Amino acid sequence: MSARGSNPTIVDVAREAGVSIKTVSRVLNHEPGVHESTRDAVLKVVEALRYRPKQSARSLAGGRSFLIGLLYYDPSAAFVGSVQQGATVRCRELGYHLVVESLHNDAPDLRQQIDRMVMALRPDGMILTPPLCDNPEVLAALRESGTPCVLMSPERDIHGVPSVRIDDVHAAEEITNLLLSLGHRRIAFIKGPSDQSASAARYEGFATALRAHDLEPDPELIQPGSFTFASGRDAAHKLLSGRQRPTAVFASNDDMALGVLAAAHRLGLNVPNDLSVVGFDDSAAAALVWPPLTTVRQPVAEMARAAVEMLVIGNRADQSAPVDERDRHMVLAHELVVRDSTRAR
Amino acid sequence: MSARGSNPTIVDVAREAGVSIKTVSRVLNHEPGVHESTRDAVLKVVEALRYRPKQSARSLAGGRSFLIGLLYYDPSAAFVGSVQQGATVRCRELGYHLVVESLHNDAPDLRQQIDRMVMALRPDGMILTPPLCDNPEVLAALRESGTPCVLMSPERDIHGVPSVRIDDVHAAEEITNLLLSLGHRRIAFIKGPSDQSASAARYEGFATALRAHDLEPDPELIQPGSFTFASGRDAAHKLLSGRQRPTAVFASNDDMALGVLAAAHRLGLNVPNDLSVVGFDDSAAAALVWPPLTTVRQPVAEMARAAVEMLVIGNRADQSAPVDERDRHMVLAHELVVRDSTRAR
DNA sequence: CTGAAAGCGCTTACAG
DNA sequence: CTGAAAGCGCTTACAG
Repeated sequence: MSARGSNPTIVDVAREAGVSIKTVSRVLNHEPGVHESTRDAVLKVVEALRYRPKQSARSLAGGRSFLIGLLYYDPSAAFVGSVQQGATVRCRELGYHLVVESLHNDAPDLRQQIDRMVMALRPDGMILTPPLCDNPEVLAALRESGTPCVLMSPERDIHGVPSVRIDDVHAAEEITNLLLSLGHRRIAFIKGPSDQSASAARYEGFATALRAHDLEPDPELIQPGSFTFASGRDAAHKLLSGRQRPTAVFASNDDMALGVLAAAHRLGLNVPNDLSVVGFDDSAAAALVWPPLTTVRQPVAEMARAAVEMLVIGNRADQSAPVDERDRHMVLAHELVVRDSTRAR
Repeated sequence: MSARGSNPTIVDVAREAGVSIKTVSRVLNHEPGVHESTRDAVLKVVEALRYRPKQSARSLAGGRSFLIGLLYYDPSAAFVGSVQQGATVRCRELGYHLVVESLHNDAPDLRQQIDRMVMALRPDGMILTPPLCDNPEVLAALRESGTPCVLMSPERDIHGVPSVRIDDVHAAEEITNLLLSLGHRRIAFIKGPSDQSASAARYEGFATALRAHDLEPDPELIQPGSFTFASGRDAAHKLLSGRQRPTAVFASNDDMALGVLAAAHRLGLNVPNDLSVVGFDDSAAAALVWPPLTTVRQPVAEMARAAVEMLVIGNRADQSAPVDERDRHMVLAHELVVRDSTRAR
């Protein structure tokens, strides 16, 4: 019984229940048109035998793999961890499984790696995280293979390709407004890398908020960054040792904001008394550092759940039914998380 | 050509190469006994058609799924992220794929969730991370299903079940020795949760090092913790507001050490001048906080690679060949990472 | 060194 | 509401 490989098959269930395997299949797939008593009888046997349909057989016969792929680049990023968590849970609820693949955005054999995964596994859908979701090569490979995709926070929406995001522009505007409302006027901004879409969006929100207060972004207070701790620290070092120090710094992600905290600390500046600092992401570390960081929380797990649903439902749905393009692009609500790294000046 | 589902099959390759499908299969599986010219011809067609065998068909016919499962509990833990990274890379190199599943260690339907995954996917092997690798229910479910497992840093080795770990006792001893060599004598210790095996091992190493210096662990300087930031902060608060403050704190993981840093900061204590702090894990945050944390690095990615290899090679190997029990339990080398949170007193 | 046949465990048309 | 047949795309014995 418990030996490897000797598991019950659909034939065993059918025999035991006194029906054909087709009927067992119907019950298992929740197909309509099965008498309730028949259904109950089958289910009882399924339970007794602890029968579970074998995925490889279903996949081979039915053309669906019940596998969702998650493609990501930086495994240490808090964003990816939350995406994965949300996605595995929703997959389990829907009877799917999550296969993960870590890819380098600039790997020479990127195309091949994707082809290999797609052709071997035939996942029913693929979730792409930044910056892979903005990589034309990746998108082309997936499109050609016919694999349905959902893009998480892509740079720009692509017609016909579903996406889930928050409104980065608005969120950045809001957190800038928070600083402005605290009386800050000399607000520095540390940008993200130009190959990540969120970078431009967050800067845009920052600039918009300033202009609404009749302020212009000061070029001397704008520094480039690359979403890493070190780049944030270095940018902050420049900003804080300049002639006219800013009273607040908006680092466009949390990792860089942590770098700002470290630089301030080293320069003997007290946060938030001498300097207010805000980040973006609400990473795990944001709540753990001292002082805890004011930031923007993306509902990443919820975004991932939504992505899985779009893939699975879209797979089930009547393909002929036209989908409203607007329904393909979801924008979920973000949340301002005000902690102790900001203070009125 | 590029439409979904119209991919080439082994029959197409065989026809094009002028051989039987069996020969194509032999070439693809690196089976011996194929003439070189035949092999080359087949490979050429495979390349031209961009043929990849379909996993579900291989799995159904051959009984191997080319899937490795990763079971984990806390997705935010740095440990899990590194395990996953190391495992996906090695899987790809070996032609396997990684399926991830997040489980609650105390979920009432844990058994069912595992059964579902195992019966549906039939993974060729499973990697278990703490605390799941110490959960008898999990181990029993997997044993009964006949799924080969590798335990990552389990509490204790189980005969016949491969494991990979570092020597927690030794590592804790070494980092304690570092503090002792810096002149610290009043060293506090914050324990991990009792359901995680590393907790006891690290404490043992700590106590052993003290005793080697003719010191006895002082009960007043030993605090319980749960491997979380908050528990470390609270434990440190008690330790540091006591009558006789310790001059150093050994938090048995990094998350708790970050809590110690926060507590010290709040109490106006300068680390490392007033207090030395060490952690364990070398989490991503350990290098990012101020001051950067002295800690122990586990070669987690390497451990994960080794785990994948044991699973894949073990699967291939001649089952009749007896495996030396000692070869089943790998102990990889850790590394002391000395940063700025420690100073001589 | 190579191949024809059977079969893995399901689902998809197609009947009734 | 239910079933018998065919087939998904491979690998495993078994021959030669």
